[in-house]
Formats: sequence, C-alpha cells, structure tokens
Amino acid sequence: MTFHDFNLHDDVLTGVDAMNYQQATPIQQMAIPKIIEGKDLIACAQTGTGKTAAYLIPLLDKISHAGHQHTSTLILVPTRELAKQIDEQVEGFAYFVSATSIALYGGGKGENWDQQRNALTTGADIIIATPGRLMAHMQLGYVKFDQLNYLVLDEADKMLDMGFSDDILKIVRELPKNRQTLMFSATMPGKIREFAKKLLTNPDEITLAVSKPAEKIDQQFYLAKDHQKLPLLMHLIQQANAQSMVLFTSRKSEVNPIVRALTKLGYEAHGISSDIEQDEREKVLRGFKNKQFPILVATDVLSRGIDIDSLSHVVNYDVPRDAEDYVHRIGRTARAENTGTAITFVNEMDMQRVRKIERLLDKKLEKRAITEELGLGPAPSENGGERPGERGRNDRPKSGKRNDRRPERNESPRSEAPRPEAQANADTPRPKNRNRKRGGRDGKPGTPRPEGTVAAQASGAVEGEVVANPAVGTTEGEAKKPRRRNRNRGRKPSTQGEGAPVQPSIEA
DNA sequence: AAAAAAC
Repeated sequence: MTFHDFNLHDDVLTGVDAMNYQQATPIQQMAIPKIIEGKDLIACAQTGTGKTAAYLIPLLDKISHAGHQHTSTLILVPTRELAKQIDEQVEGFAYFVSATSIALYGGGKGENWDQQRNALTTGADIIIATPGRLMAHMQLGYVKFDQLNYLVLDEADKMLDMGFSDDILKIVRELPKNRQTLMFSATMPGKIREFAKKLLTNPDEITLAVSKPAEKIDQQFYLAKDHQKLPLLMHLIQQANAQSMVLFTSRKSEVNPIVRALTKLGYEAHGISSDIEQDEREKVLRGFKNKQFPILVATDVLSRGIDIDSLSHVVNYDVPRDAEDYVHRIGRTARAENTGTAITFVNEMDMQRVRKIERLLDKKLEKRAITEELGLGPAPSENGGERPGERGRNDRPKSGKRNDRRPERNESPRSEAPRPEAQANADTPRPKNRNRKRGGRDGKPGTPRPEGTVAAQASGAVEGEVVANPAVGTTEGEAKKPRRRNRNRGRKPSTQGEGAPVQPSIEA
C-alpha cells in the first residue's frame, strides 16, 4: 500500500514523494485513514515504525485543506531533540503545503527563547513542544490555542514517566474541547489508559506488536565488569564492521569520562546528555547525523525516537533499568531497511535488569564471557543479583587479586585483540539504505565524508571516499532539508537545490 | 542505584 492510496491532497503527496516515502508501514496504513476521518486515536507502536509520519501526513492533509490561518496543531514530546526532529520532518513534508511549524523547547542561552517568541508573533500552524517551555510561552500569552484542532501526544508513556502528566493536563485545559486528540505510546499500561480517558473522546485503538526489537538487530551480550568495559569495547570495535555507533550509558556523569577515554584512544567521540549545553547537544547530534564523527555517547535522552541514518551499532555500556528502554535504545539501529548490531555490557549489578529484558522479550539471552581470553580477567558471574540476600557471597570474584586487576595504563587492549584489516571492512557491502539510493536532489555531489569503519577512522587506515549526499528529507540532519517555510511562507521553492548550509565542525 | 524537562 502506497501513500497514493490514501486520497491525500496533491500538495501533501508531492511532499511525501519528495521525502521519498512510498510504501506505508502498518501503523501508517492503520492510522492515516482514522485520522483523516477525524477519530481520536490511541496508538501503541514501537519505535522505528514510521509513527511520526503516521500522524504528520494526515494532519498536514487536513491543514492544507483548511487554509492554515492559525495554530491548528500542537504536538507534545518528551525531549528537546525529538521536538526539533519532528519540526524538521514537518518542514520536509510540508514543503509544498503552506503550513508552518515551530519547535518550542528549553535551553540555548536565551537566544532560543527570543527566536521562539519572535516566531510565535508571526504564528505557526504546527507547534511541536516540550511541556515546560510551552507552559512558559502560554503563561506569557505568546501562544494562541483558541483555534486549535489537533493535539498529538507523542511518546506518551515516556512523558508520564518523566512526570509530565500534571503539566500536560494544565496545557490541555487551555485547549479547545472540540479537537481531535491522538496519543502515541510505546506501551499501554493502565496508567496510560487512565490518562487517555482524561484527554481523548471515544478513541479508536491501534495496537502493533509491542516491545519486540526488530529481528534484523543482532543482539549481543557480554559479561564485563566496569573496568573491563573500555578495553572490551576497543576489542569489539576493532573486530566489528562498525560504521557509526551510539554508545548509551544510564548515567550522565559517565558521558564525558567515556568520551575522554575514547578520544584518548584515537576515536573521535562526542557526548549528549542533559548536563551538556543545548547548543552543544544540537551541534553534536547534527554532526553525528552527518557522519562527521563515528561515535556518539549519550544518555537515554536519545533513546527514544531519534532517527539516525545508517547507524550500524548500538552499544549499551550498561543495561538500562527499564527493559522498555533497552528496546528503544537498540531500536536506534537497523532502522528502515538496514540491519544493525546491538552490544550490551552486563556486570553483576545488571543481571537482574537483563532478566527483566528476557521476560519482556520472552527469550533467553545468551551472555558471552570473553574477558578472560582477552587477558582482562574473569568475567562477572552470571548469577549476579539473583537473590539480593546472598550477594557478596556468590557474585564477588573470589580472590580478585590475581586476575581481577585493572589493565596497566600503557597496556593497549588493541595489542591483544585480533586485528582484522580495516581495508577489508571498507570493502564490505553496506546495508541497503532507502535514502542513499536517491543521490542528490539537485544532482550535485554532496559533501565528502569519511568512509569506513569506526576502527579504520581511528587508525586513519581508510582513505576518504566521496559519497553522494542524499537530498531532501533524509534523516541525516537539517543540512538537506528544505528551507524553513516560516521565512518564505506561501512561496514555491525556487532554490531548493542550493548547497547545503555549512556544517559547523565538531572539534574535540 | 537514573534520566529528562522552564526560567
């Protein structure tokens, strides 16, 4: 089923075509007709299923029919990066529709505030916002919701987890009652259902298979104590055909130390967490999406919803406490038609959490113990955390003195690892990518970018290779997305092919 | 024993 089967407005279809969306995913097939029909909707859909397009496309269709003289649509999301990403996606889809959008979120040294306020005085058809910043604008009277028709709650379960439920209720109190409300959630526990009752009217419900990671993801688990993780990671990077990797840690305090350690070992890495300045977060994410460096270290701020094109590896430096977050984290890879590898490090303390994941996935997960053979000392016990009362007796490495030692400072883990030739890796066919096939929309070659594996980039073994830059509508960042409609509302794009804006370079 | 989100 393609998007041409939905009877969409021509302008919307042109935008959908330009974004190179062809086949509708299951959630899109189910949601789009219902949304067009005007039904309230609860949709339970896992990440990476095309959820955003499932509501953006039909809403744009309605907006394009309506004549867009007011803020008709509010989309609430849990994180700033998600707000920005959805805003960018709107701009792609709405390119041929006279619809404008703006993302409202915090951070950014006050400049963002002024920009947002100014943009709001012009008005926007679609507002995508994190709750706190939206409330600030509302309190100052900068937003007018009196003509709002559509409310979307994206990642609703996450927003409730984050304690946004009161804020959301407060916001919704200011919205017209006769609106269409759409709620998307990865899970549908009772709490969400109750919450939905307060906000939705007689909703239809769509449920897709939940909490199952894509089959295409190769999930690997390695038993590792904390001090073994970095050398083990080095070994795996050397061994893997890793093009581009996101490394998740559950603690923001670990982001910078890991970045520093990787940098010291010759890998270019940058971090994102709530402790990092918003400007830096955005610069880092943009640079990573544009493949300017191979390793992104992040907290769970990025575990949900963020699209990164052709990400070959996700590393969980620890096991997330929420089994659900595991599925989200690894769902960053193997998106669209790609395959991917998810590597998870498991220490004694993490075993309980792994069991939660096993229960969620209804599957026994095999944990590999290879630290011993890498000369890193014995792996942690697999029985860790089984009975909290017996901890210390069972999990503790028995002597700890002989083998359980930290590697010496100058003892390079790489010297012990088998070293596959980077060149061979560079020749390995890459997974197919929908966006890559297209080539530049303007026919011009794109920016050259480093090519090859993460390991090769660190050693400088692979020469740069020019890869055509995909054009409009890729998920690679705003470089290829069309110019903001806010600034040239109503005009047809005449210079869509103009070169990509200069990317700020990411320097350590 | 976490993270995120407004100033």
